[in-house]
Amino acid sequence: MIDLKLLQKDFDVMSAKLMRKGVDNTLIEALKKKNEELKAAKTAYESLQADQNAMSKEFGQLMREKKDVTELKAKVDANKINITQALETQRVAQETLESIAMSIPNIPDDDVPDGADENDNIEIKKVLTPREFSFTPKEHWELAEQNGWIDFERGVKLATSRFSVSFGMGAKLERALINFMLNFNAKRGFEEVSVPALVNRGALEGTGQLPKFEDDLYKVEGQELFLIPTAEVPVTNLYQDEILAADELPKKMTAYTSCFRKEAGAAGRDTRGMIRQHQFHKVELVALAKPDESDKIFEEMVACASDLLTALELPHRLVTLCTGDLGFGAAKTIDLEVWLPGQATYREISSVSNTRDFQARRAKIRFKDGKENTLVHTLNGSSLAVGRTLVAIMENNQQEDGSITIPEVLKPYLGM
RNA sequence: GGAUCUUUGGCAGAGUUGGUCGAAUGCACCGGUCUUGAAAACCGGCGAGGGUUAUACCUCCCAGAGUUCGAAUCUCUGAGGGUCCA
Repeated sequence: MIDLKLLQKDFDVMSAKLMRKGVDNTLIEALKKKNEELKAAKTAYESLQADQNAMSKEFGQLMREKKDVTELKAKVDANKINITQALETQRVAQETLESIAMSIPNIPDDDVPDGADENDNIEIKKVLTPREFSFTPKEHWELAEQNGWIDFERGVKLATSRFSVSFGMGAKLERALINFMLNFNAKRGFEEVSVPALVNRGALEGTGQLPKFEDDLYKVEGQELFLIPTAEVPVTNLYQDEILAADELPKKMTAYTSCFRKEAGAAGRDTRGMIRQHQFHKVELVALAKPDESDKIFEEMVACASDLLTALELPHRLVTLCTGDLGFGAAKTIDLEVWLPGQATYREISSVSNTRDFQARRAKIRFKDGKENTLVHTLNGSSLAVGRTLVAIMENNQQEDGSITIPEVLKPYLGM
């Protein structure tokens, strides 16, 4: 959630920043107005309540002295009607304000480029040069089927479209990649955690998936539980509603989980292969940091993901997302895109974001900053999407006969 | 699934005939005195959110609803934990 106090104080600056992200100005105006209304309603209610409390105290006094209370009771009763009304006004104002505020995205950092969509993202740099093929490289689904690594039909048989099954070396490679990534991240100071794949509404509100993006989440019938769309949700919310000691920060964590997404808005996109699945494996990085160190941690996380790709000998590039392509909670995001020879294009394989205090404000994650309690900054990034990494290995390491060479760093994990 | 007990500040733990209770006490933590330094001892501070220039003031004792002039304390519902029975 954005900082309403700041909005109130620096309305012009804040609204200009939000408009860069495409937030409608009337919505921002409404938010400011509602915030003022709530303040007024609160003040009114609180002063009535103060009267009530004072009278109650007096009431007790009179009772003890065995004096007559009928007159006071009449006054109190009259006041009560006003309180009930004032409370209702306040409740409505609160609800309206929250429903608007919760649906407003984070403010982009000043150095995030303006832009409408992914075409306006800005490339920062390329790492490793894509290899020259002496033959026409195949797409990964062809290679996957030819090698017997992935079975798309049986995935559909078991569940529905956008599910697949890995066999043999395909399955082993997934496991090897997960272990390799977790170990790699651990060496960079990220502590491994293992978390639930189902979370409640509070957790999803904390990281911003709810209330706005419920359509893309799988919900357990009859329960307020959802399958996680990313490990970012459980890991970030680990410290929900807590006040951390300053010396506990930064908290750097890494977790492997399956992720589940309905892909509601992606009909027709990447229907073939395993680029976009309803269930996929991902190793995630999450960090909680002091505000003044979050930029540094952000760079560390980008470097970690990029170095991981380099270690796997996968050519990739780093891209700064423009305002239009930035996610709901992110103040800044750098995507890592891996080269896919079969498609002859770079495709997203990791996304590292700094949400600043946006999630922390929702999730109430703070730290003791001397005498003050201050919101932490939360950061998250994939390192990496396992399925897409497997795709990249298949396409980049394919030979003319369709066989695939295994990256050196994975061999120890495969008993090779 | 049935019965019963329980849920308080970072932790432990008082507080149930409703009224100076946002809440005793201990530990932890922070500051100070003492000490060459540390420990011990002693003194002081120490829950969160809102509000105010600062006070006042409001809210929060698992969550929600209710009774009452007034609830951490009473009633109901729900959730978590313990014990017993199945």
